Amino acid sequence: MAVTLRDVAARAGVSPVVVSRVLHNKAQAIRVSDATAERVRQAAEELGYRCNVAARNFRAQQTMTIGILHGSGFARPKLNEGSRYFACLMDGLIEGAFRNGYSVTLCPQLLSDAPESAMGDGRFDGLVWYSSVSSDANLGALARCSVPLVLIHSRTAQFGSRHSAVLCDNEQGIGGAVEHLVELGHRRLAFAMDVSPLNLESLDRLAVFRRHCALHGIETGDRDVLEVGWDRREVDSYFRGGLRHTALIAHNDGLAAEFLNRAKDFDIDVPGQFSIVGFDSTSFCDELRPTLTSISQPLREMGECAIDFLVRTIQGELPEPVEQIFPCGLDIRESTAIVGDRT
Amino acid sequence: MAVTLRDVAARAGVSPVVVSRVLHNKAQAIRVSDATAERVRQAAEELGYRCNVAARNFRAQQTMTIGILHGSGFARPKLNEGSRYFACLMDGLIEGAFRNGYSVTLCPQLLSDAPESAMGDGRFDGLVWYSSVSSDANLGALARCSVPLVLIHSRTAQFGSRHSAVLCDNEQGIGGAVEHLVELGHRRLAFAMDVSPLNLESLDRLAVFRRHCALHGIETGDRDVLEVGWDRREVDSYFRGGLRHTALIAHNDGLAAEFLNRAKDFDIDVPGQFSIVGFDSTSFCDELRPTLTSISQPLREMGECAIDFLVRTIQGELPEPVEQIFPCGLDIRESTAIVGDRT
DNA sequence: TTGGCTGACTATACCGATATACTAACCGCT
DNA sequence: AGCGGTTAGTATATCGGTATAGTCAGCCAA
Repeated sequence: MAVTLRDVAARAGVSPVVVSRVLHNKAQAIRVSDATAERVRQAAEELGYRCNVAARNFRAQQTMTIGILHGSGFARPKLNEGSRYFACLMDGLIEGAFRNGYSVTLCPQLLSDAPESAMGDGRFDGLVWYSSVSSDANLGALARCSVPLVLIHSRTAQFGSRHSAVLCDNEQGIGGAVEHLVELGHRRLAFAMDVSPLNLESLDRLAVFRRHCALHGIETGDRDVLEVGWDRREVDSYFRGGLRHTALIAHNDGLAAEFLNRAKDFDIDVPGQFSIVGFDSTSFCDELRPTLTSISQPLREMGECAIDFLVRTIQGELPEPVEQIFPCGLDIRESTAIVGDRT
Repeated sequence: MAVTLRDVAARAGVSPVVVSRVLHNKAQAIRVSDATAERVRQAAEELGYRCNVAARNFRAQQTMTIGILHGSGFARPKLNEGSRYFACLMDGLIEGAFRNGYSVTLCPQLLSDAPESAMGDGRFDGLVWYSSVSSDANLGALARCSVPLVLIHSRTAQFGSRHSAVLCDNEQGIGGAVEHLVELGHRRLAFAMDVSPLNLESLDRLAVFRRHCALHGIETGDRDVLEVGWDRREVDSYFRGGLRHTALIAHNDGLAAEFLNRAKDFDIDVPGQFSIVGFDSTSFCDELRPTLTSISQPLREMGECAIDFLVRTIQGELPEPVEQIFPCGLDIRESTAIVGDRT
């Protein structure tokens, strides 16, 4: 059996409370004489005492654990960009959590009834929700959630939800990319997204795309929006149908990479005949040839910010939900060029 | 405050123990009459009772949580393959853990004293160690660990360690790749690895590479082993120095990708002049052009196996440490071809 | 001498679920 | 009636810290 406070107390010849004060409770340690404190510390050292964190947290009615509700597995087949995106975000989440003394548990929503059970079973002090949110089931879960929750990439204020949110500035990101392409002379633009009608972020990006095209006098219809399924078959058929556009913005890097590679297979010159812009600007962009121009978002910082909001909410310092929108950048690499500029 | 067992008990007019039996303890539920059980269930339903998992686990002296000790952040700059590799592994770990009713917490070793504290503070029922292990500090930590621990990709039996391990068959993987290259007529082979003297896995793969080269009468010296640092500068200088080999095996896909892309930048034809084999065969390989031939290992299964070993150890079903070696495959793609075969 | 005060420590209860031991009622059987 | 056995419950202690209240000696001032 493990060494407990009581064991240390017995060896030091004091009561458990004193040991607790000396070893854990900095604030109350002043109420113990130096000599006793030293005896306690020595006894603890000799016995190799380690605080049972589970017991402490239970008493304090907290878990010091944050749950990350994410959509699915990390490494989705053919959706590798999910892992890249998630990796950057996770780095921020973990870093932020550890800095605040919290640890992080992953809750894949697809596994059993993870979200429902995570939200009220006392396992978490708070939750970060990174997933699409517009299904009724999801919204219901969000509404019933009994612990603080912060959303990443999902604004649910419109549904009457009372959770804080961390977002990126699609307006600036997509808008900047459209501007960049227009400056290069492009007038026939397409927008590519995964088929997932419930992903509000995609829909928002699409809306911004359309608006900015309109601003530059470019009309966009249904044929300019390319919805691509799991198996990416649609990318093939798009190119097979003949090149209808001179440039494309994809709503993530993985999708952009698919277009980039398939274009090459169809002997379409990128960027000579066809410019491509991705979204996320993960380091993956540099591993493609041509390297991929991509809209960047500060994923790591966003993750840290989400944790920050969450911790402050848990500690009662954030009575009202807040929203933080992070700026996007545009990392111009080789996959965008002046229209018709065969290199 | 949350609804507790006592609240339900009061409403149903029974003692808390009965409620516990009805709602949680399947085995003892038979000791309760149907009518009472129904009353209890209804009271729980009406009050919206949710079991406090933390309390239950504390009582049972368990946490139902597994800690994953991993080397560093997910998204290491310029080491993106780390995230891909880790993503596949994590999928297996999470899946396996959830299937067994455990949740998974990430413990980046670089953050504070994570490994030391994780090993004895009662937060975890068991640990999975995925990291290089040959530093003294690491070995010391492993030896002192007070909960069951399973190693991935590290065999520490040689250090007198008493932990189970999950490995991949480097012999078969590297050996098969060498064979493949020799069959294609290659006689001048190189092996590329990250600079990390403590990574036993790398050293093992290198040793296997050398042995299999020797088997085919190919001599290998220091100049045939390319050690590449964080910033990958060495890849550049390798090509700048003129092509000394006709084929290269890299100890992971990310490194292979770097060689593949830099070769292109130096106008070296892959695979015409230079064949490249990666390791891991993540879906990333299909996103490169040419697509990357790579040694595959069943990362997901390995993750699940590690959890399986761990859970069985925790439950006392695995008194002795075991070792499972998973077979490697070779996914032949476009980056390897007959020597000098300009396409 | 008494009361008040401080410093250093102890005693007790508690967080919420559950293992364990115990009780009370009832049945059947000799 | 008395005994053993079963059924359906209750009472209590416990996991390991820690909040809270309480104790008690020593000292000083009135």
